[in-house]
Amino acid sequence: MPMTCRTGLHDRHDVYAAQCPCRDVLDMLANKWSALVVGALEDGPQRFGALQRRLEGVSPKVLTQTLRRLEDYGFVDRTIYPAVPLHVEYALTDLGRGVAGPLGLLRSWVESHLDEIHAVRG
Amino acid sequence: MPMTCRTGLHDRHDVYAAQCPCRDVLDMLANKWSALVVGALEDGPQRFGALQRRLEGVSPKVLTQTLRRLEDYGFVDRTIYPAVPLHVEYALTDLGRGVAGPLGLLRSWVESHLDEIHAVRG
DNA sequence: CGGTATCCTGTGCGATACTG
DNA sequence: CAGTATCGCACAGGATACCG
Repeated sequence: MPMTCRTGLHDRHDVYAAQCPCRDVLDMLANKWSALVVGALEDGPQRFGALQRRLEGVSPKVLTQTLRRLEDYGFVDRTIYPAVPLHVEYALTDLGRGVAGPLGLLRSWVESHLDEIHAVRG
Repeated sequence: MPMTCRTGLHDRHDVYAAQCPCRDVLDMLANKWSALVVGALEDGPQRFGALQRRLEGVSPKVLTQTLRRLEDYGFVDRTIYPAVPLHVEYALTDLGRGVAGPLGLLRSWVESHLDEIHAVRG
């Protein structure tokens, strides 16, 4: 169980350290759709189609990629209900609910400061 | 001055709307280095070389790209002090200090939950 | 010191068509 | 319904060398 990022120099993790696994996590979240998917799932478990409609413009391929990645890192759970037609639900894990906080703050900061940003850019 | 994202349906912006400029801002922040640069500049104005050392593993080209993009969106100011050798400083704008909050929370959430994430992934 | 220039690779992302 | 298959482009990102 890794406790440090750079062979005993730190007790805690450091995203600024090249070798710290933190980087992978941050990189994983740093893409066009992850923050939006996590935010959408805060409303409760969602089906693939619902997510696709919510995240306007996302293609099925990319949505699948994003969900799989979030699943790999333990942020999202995928549950299959055997039925016809097929029923699959995506839900946040505890970890997912945890990261949803910071991500939500970021999303709402952007929304509430867009006019200001727009003004600066001309 | 744009107040809505989708022709009058909302009074505020919505990152889930495909056409909302919010998306651009979120996308701009969603890359490998932006959050790290903003965080590094929270300590005060920094020179190019200092940033490069702080962000372990970043190449000069990519650091320049990241800084220019942040400058374009009004998060970072670039100041040249005419001297030999050349002296250039990067600093957060008010907007930059604003977004530094949410970004910092995200960084520290990742750092403090890495062990948990690592445990889930096996 | 603070970058540019150049080249290269990977892959994120998108569109579309198709399938169990 | 919930994806997969395939194709293609654009660009992020990295390595290295060089310049004012």
